Amino acid sequence: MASLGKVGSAATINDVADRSGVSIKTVSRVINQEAGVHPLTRERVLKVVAELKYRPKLSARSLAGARSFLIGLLYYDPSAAFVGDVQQGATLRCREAGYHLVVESLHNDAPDLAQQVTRMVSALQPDGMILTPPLCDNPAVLKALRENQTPYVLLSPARNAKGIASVRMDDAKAAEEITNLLISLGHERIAFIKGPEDQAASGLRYQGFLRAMKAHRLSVDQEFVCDGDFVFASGVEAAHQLLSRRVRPTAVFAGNDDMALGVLAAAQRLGLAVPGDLSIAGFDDSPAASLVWPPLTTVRQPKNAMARVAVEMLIAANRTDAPEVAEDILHRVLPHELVVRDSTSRLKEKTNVQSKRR
Amino acid sequence: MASLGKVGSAATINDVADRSGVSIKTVSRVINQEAGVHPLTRERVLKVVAELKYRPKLSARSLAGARSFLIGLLYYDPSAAFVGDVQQGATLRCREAGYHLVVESLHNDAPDLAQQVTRMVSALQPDGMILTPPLCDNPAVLKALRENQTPYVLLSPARNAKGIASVRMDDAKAAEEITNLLISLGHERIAFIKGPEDQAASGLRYQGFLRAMKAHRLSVDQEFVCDGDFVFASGVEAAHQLLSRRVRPTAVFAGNDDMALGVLAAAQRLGLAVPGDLSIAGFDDSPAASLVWPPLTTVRQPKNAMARVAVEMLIAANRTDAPEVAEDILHRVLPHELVVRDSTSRLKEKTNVQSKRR
DNA sequence: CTGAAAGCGCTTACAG
DNA sequence: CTGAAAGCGCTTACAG
Repeated sequence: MASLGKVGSAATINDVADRSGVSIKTVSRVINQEAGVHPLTRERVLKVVAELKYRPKLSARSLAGARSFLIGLLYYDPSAAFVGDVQQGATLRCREAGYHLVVESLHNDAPDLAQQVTRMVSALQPDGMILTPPLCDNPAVLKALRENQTPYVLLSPARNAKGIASVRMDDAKAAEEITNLLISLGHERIAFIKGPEDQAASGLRYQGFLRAMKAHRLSVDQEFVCDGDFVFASGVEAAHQLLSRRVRPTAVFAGNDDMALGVLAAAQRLGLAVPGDLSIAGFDDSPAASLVWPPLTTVRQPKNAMARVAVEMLIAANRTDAPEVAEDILHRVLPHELVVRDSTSRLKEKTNVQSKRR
Repeated sequence: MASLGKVGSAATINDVADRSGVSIKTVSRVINQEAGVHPLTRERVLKVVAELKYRPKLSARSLAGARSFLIGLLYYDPSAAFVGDVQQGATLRCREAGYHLVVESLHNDAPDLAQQVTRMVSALQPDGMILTPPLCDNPAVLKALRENQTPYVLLSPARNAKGIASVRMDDAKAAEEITNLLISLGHERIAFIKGPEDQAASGLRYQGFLRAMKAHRLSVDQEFVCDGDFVFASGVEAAHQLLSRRVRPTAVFAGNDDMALGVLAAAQRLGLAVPGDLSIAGFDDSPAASLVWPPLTTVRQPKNAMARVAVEMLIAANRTDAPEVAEDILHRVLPHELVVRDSTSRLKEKTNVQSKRR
């Protein structure tokens, strides 16, 4: 066993160099897949690497070189469902590329937020950071990152800024599609529950809803548009308002799943059959969306893929030969997925009497 | 600005030493809070540290010293809800201690699992690893960690092993308490839905249920004990079985929330009022538990606290002056919390006619 | 295609 | 209470 390297301590680049009869520089070249190493030399080195189970230490590479092989993920916990998938995508892509993901949960309103970010990046020297909402819209965080010269990519930011990389889906288009689905099922009296005004997705989803309604020449009764704040309770409240009207909507499109779940609960308590008496659609495909009956029709964000793309952008930007990236490639929009389940169905004929088509 | 250190590049320990007129060794002592530095010297150094915004780089500390200030968290994604809280606790505790959390999502059945773990720890050289179920029960993972001499703590492992640190809650006791709650509400015909056999929690929760029933001299009809596998659909199925019996249970205790949600959905579809006709209790306090109506009575695991304790154990074990830890301190059991919500209520008098008390 | 030297920014082991 | 020297394990910049 002693021939397999020093017992008890892991092999280093020197051990590999000695054993393969080359310099550490050549071992380094092989490890980093640099061109210009004789195939036979490469082969010999790789063989020894395998024998000695040599793994270069990140700390040494990071200290000596320009890369740390660390990507940071910053998030604010309440959006746990969103972060879970993002993290999954990021961690897998990192592994494929030999990188590692360091996560930090930050409070978006913390007074020392900038300092926390600075502390993290100056200690870790990550090759890049990924920011999720609402941190990706927090000027203090972005400023701290810029000052510490750390590249970053924003996931679903409120708006695209010139020169700042972002990855998102098309919220408006997805909302339009959900609305179109409801319309195609015969619904015309479709209610919408908005999200909080300070979140960009709220407005975009509402716009998509309006666009679809308008395209089909369906009127949007303001009594059918409710304010919500993306939490269960606001869905319940909106449902009570909507369902107490003399003329009820036949379908409700909630700006997110949590509110849609609230509508579902309220409807069922009032004795309405879903989707028989009321179709309900949400947005997000949260875990709970398939943990109720009927399971919710909703939109799945490509969170996993968004994170993978973000990791790729950061790794690419860190290569020494990184080309200047064109502005339009800096802002990626990934395809989403409509998830049609049992909370929506074709409108019953009889309730379709008083058409609002104009 | 030039007086605040080299422009464009961060301050190093040399900059601090120069400016405070001491050696880098003394700066190191101050940074590491070692004893035996003159108070005035310490003060002077700290002042310069603040002026220069000096932050020691992890890579250099890690390469030179015995610590990396990195803690790893290994998880298998399907348990996302569990992991979210764990990660939250771990990341916060890490920050307090100047550590950072590196996460990796592993597939429990991956053929190269051990290699993945080895790759991670040999590259990162983390000061410790935290494992969540089911990875904490995976021999291949534990073996890889041992071989790489990386300390680890298991979160809620199936069983305690001598000399291996673990943090958990008392599943059996919590299940007993939930059962006692139902009994105290007048229920006697209480059904239980088990989890999958290969998960330790399943058995423990069932034992707790049995213990409470026995203590109150209530018979456990085997027709009221269903098999499940911790997913929604199995709750639905169990509910259909239970509710099709001539004598129905008045309360159902599901081994976890997802199954309880299934029971809730099934009961409501059958036109039963919850909790009026049927009380339902779950286990886990998953996010969805409060996103339905009625919200679920359940048990909250101290996941956040468990993770904090795990981080503390790892940091403590890494100190050079770390004492030998006694076996009983190696296995920590943290207090849980009963979350009583609206899915459980007092038994209606009339249905209580045929008492099963013996 | 390959290598010798220097150095990244810290801690360790030792000396005083 | 403080410091000079060596070294951690790599990459960089350069030379051949």
